[in-house]
Amino acid sequence: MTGPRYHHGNLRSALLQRAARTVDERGVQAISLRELARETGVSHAAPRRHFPDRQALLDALAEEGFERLGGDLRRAIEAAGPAFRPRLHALAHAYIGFATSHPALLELMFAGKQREGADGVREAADRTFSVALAAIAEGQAGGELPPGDPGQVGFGAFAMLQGLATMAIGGMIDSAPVDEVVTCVVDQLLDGLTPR
Amino acid sequence: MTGPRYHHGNLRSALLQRAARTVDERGVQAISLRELARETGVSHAAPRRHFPDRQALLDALAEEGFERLGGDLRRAIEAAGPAFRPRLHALAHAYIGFATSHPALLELMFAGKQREGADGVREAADRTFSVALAAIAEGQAGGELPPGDPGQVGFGAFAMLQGLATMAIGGMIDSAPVDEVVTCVVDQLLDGLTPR
DNA sequence: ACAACAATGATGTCAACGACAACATTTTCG
DNA sequence: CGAAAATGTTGTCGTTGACATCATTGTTGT
Repeated sequence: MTGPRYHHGNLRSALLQRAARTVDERGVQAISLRELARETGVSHAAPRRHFPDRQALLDALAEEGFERLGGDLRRAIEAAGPAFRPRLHALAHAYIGFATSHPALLELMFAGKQREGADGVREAADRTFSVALAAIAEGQAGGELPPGDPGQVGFGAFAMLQGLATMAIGGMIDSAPVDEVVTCVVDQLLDGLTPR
Repeated sequence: MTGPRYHHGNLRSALLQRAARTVDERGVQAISLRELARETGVSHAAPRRHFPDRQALLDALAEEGFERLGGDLRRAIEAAGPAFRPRLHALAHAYIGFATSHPALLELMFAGKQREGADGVREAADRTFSVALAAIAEGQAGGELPPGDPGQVGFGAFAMLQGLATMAIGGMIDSAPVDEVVTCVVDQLLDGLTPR
């Protein structure tokens, strides 16, 4: 007979994986430590060994989200070839793609990022954003963007991207062609920013 | 002796007011129907007469938020005089001002807007956004923005605004001068969009 | 005036949850 | 091998949202 099975092996990963699915499917508020424990086949207090409280699990989830997003961005940029404009388009589409695929997770990521004490989340976020900032700096070096603090210049661009993501998630972009709108807006922005 | 006081008078408003304060001070997740009832001096089930469940209260809060935001935007635009550029700057600053003053409420507003079944919230949101769209259309009529679907052109602008708000809330705009960054970014956008 | 009736609040109850303490088993390591 | 650290389990507590039922007050038709 199989009594209680101590030492699950990698309960932490199992919980995170299940939680990530739940967030995507039913939103952050649907995350319950007890339900997670049930679904993973462990006792209701087992998750406590890995996450002191519910918030700790959410933070871990957010951190993982930033890692995945960062990977997506990196891969998209690399796959886009050497020219600047295609690279920026790829960056934008990758970001919007992530946002629309995991809206609840993205919300969780931003929420976690700004709460004090969540150092891991903040660092993961910084690592992710550095990918985008590097792309901006690249454009400046190539003379396709006005020089200056990449942060300063990147702000407008990134703000627009983030805003587009919010609007895409919120269904404010009518019908389907989110991708077209993104392409169009990015071009608009680049045209405006290109030195003349 | 004062027994139970039936018929509070305007319990609904009282609950909403208290809830709005709690959201601003401690975030959406801190909203508890029972605590709200206690603070308002009423039994734990009384709120149920006015809000069938917790979500209904949050929706009402979101709707009220959109009304207030709409008012802020309208007033700011009117106070800015007739010229287009100052009006857009006023719009932007009013929006960012609301966002930084009530970050949790704004998050709640957007969350409610996109959940199906929340018709009231959606309508309130539409009324609010129509204020911004009207400003864009105004710019097009005056030839200061490229013509076309105001939605199309306004998208970039509004997305940027929304993104800036997110970043301001998230503390991504270092130190204080959020207002300066907003001014700068709006000018950048307008320069890029102005027909030449 | 007064008897339905609607509106609104109070009480009581239940299941689920997060948090915590105390205990059990397995793994690791000196 | 044996102590100690890791990791799960069981049991409990206070809080919460939701619901059913009852009590009081306001309103309305006659």
